[in-house]
Amino acid sequence: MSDHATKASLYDALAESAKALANGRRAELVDVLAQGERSVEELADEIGQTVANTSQHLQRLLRSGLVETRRDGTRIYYSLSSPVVHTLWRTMRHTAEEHVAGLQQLANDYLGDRSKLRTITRDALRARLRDGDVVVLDVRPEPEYAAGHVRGAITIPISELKSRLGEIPEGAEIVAYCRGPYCVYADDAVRLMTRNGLNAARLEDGFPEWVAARLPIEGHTP
Amino acid sequence: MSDHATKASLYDALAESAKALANGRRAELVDVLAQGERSVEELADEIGQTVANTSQHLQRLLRSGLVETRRDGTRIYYSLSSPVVHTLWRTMRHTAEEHVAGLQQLANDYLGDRSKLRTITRDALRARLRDGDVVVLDVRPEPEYAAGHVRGAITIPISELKSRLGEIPEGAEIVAYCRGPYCVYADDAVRLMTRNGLNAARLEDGFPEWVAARLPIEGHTP
DNA sequence: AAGCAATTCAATGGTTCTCTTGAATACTGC
DNA sequence: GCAGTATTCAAGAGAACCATTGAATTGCTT
Repeated sequence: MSDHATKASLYDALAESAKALANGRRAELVDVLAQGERSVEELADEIGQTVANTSQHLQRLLRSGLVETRRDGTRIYYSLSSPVVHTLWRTMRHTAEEHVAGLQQLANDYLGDRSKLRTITRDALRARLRDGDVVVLDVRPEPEYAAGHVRGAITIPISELKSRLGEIPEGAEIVAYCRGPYCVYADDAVRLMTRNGLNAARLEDGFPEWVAARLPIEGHTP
Repeated sequence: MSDHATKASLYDALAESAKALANGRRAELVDVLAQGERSVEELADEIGQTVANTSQHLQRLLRSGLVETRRDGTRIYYSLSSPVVHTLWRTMRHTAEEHVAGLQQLANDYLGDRSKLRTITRDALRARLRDGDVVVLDVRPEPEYAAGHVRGAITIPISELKSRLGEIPEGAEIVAYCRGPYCVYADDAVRLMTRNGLNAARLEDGFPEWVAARLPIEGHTP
């Protein structure tokens, strides 16, 4: 048997999962899909691409087995095939953070200055939750909250936060979270709340990482 | 600021680590480098490519920050930048095993029939080591053994095993290991030893996974 | 300084990716 | 069945990727 060729084919296949994620747009797609299933049009909107292009990226992910589809009437909903896919995305991200030159600068460019935002870790939030003197605020779009959220969290999508500030219980500290460490919703929320005299902090990462850490959640169907 | 463009750049950079591994030859390189540093020529040999081509792949990995170099005289030694890189490779592999269609078939094609080889897990081996009635056999090339090995293991490279079978202590069970789950050295070793009436099994994966699991080792400089 | 070995560079051609555009398909509701 | 919506398909242009080849560079040895 031609050993080199069969070995090459095997390693090509092992690299297939990396190829699937070796594109910024597909990385964005996985990041959004980690919040729950989405239709093609919604995804195209999220990543700022045409529907046709988004469809092609999704089919690339589908061929690699990283996502699945479900048809509902005229719409097709895509979702991650398993938590393993999100783990791969987190590991990729972590590796890039450690080793890819210039990443920090690009993150700053997109996220803006985070130095004035108070940040709280998952573990710290968990400890505060046991004491019960904290309000956890999910600022993602409502469907994502409905698909699953941190146990005890309330929902006010970032788009409505300004007009619904009054709903937030006073006195307690507020911890806002959103999709993940590269999502700006919670940043915006904390800035808005701080300007309005509330005591607000940002969870260091988002709901999918909370799930991955097996911390308590509600309404999640894995 | 053009939000879409900066977000796209950020996610492109996050995908950079996946791009670096999105090639079967580079995956093979990382797999070998997980055993310890290597010169360009040795690596070219391992992956069955020309030196020029191997050099280009290595420089791709270098630009992504996943590997480092060290010069010694006229040779340049490449090594993984950190354990994070090996974690990424393991996660990629795991994702492919779970989701990439046809991988199992390709693995069978390369590895041959493993159904008749007895396999033992890391945890099982660890338990046996505590009892002390097992011989652990490292069948990788000697320099890899020297760079680090399972605590208490003896070294007989697969290329010399046939002529050195006599050195293996009799009576005890033998567990052979090599580079990882897709390395055939331990398979060959177990087949050879079994044919010669020895009681041999294969560790389910290799030395880098043993290190990643923080199990006891010797001679390793991380 | 000259010869040698290890590595990198540069140029080439074939392949694969990525985005765009416009048409085709699949399903719903009337 | 027909119009309308969501998605996919198909074709094409430009860029990036990958293996090959031959030359250039770097550092050691004599």
